[in-house]
Amino acid sequence: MRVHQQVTLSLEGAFKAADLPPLVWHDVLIELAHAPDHRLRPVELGSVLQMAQYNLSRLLDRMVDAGLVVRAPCQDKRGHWIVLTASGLKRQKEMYGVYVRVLMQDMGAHLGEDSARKLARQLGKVLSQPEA
Amino acid sequence: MRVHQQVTLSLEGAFKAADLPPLVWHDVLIELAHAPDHRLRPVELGSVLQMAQYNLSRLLDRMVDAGLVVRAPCQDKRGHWIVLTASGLKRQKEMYGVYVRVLMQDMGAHLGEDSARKLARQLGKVLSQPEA
DNA sequence: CACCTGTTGATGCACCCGCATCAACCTTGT
DNA sequence: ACAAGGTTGATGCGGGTGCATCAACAGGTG
Repeated sequence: MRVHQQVTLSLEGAFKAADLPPLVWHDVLIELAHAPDHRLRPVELGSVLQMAQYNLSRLLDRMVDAGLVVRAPCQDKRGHWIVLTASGLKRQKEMYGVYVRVLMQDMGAHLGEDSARKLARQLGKVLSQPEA
Repeated sequence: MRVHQQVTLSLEGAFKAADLPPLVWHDVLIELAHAPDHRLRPVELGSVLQMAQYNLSRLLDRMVDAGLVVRAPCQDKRGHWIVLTASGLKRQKEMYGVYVRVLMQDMGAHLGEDSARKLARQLGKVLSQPEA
């Protein structure tokens, strides 16, 4: 928990310093960037990110306002597609750069290549929903 | 991060189900329980818990309202002592029980004794502020 | 078709967090 | 003693989170 807090604070600080949105925005953006046609349903995002539905709904509102994603109609008329825009993809790459840099500094500097791999494997054993 | 979220959600859920306050309350309570005379200055709590000052201030307000701690005057008249009450200590023990039970279920079930120890050691290497 | 159930997503409300700021007090130097 | 600077803690305000609830739609059954 302490490690998580430390890394999280460092990441959020770096994003803020670079005038970028918070970490959750990156989680959403990267999922969309990896999705076919750069689009996903809110419910899919929610299940992947393990994120509360009402919370995601309002986060997407903000991201639409910021022009990073758009809502588009889809077959199931209850919902819609969340589609990554060009500036959304650009923002995702900016954030990913900061993300990698911070993790390298904060974790990579303290762990060797194989230590990191072992750590990831140990942590993976605890996940109820196996990693992608 | 996924492990942290999973465990955190599980813990908060267990606390809520047992009609207990959130996890941060336990962090404060256990620090007080281990402190000499069951009392600490807010600034000490803040530095141990790596918690923002304004945030801690209001958390303590709520804990005072709940009767788990009291504010008592101290030499340095800028601040005061935060003193654990009897019902605060009782609550801490209740929360600790749930805490241990959940961690055993969520992590202990997936890791052997030595795996857990290795994991803790690897994680410890990343901490900028070495553990107590 | 009409109906019932389950799913998807949005929203009002209360609460919590982050930021900036302030008041009160300690400490140090002169 | 006094002024200047640092430390400790509280608070107004905007924004984010959790809970409960609701509207809209899908899918299956009589």
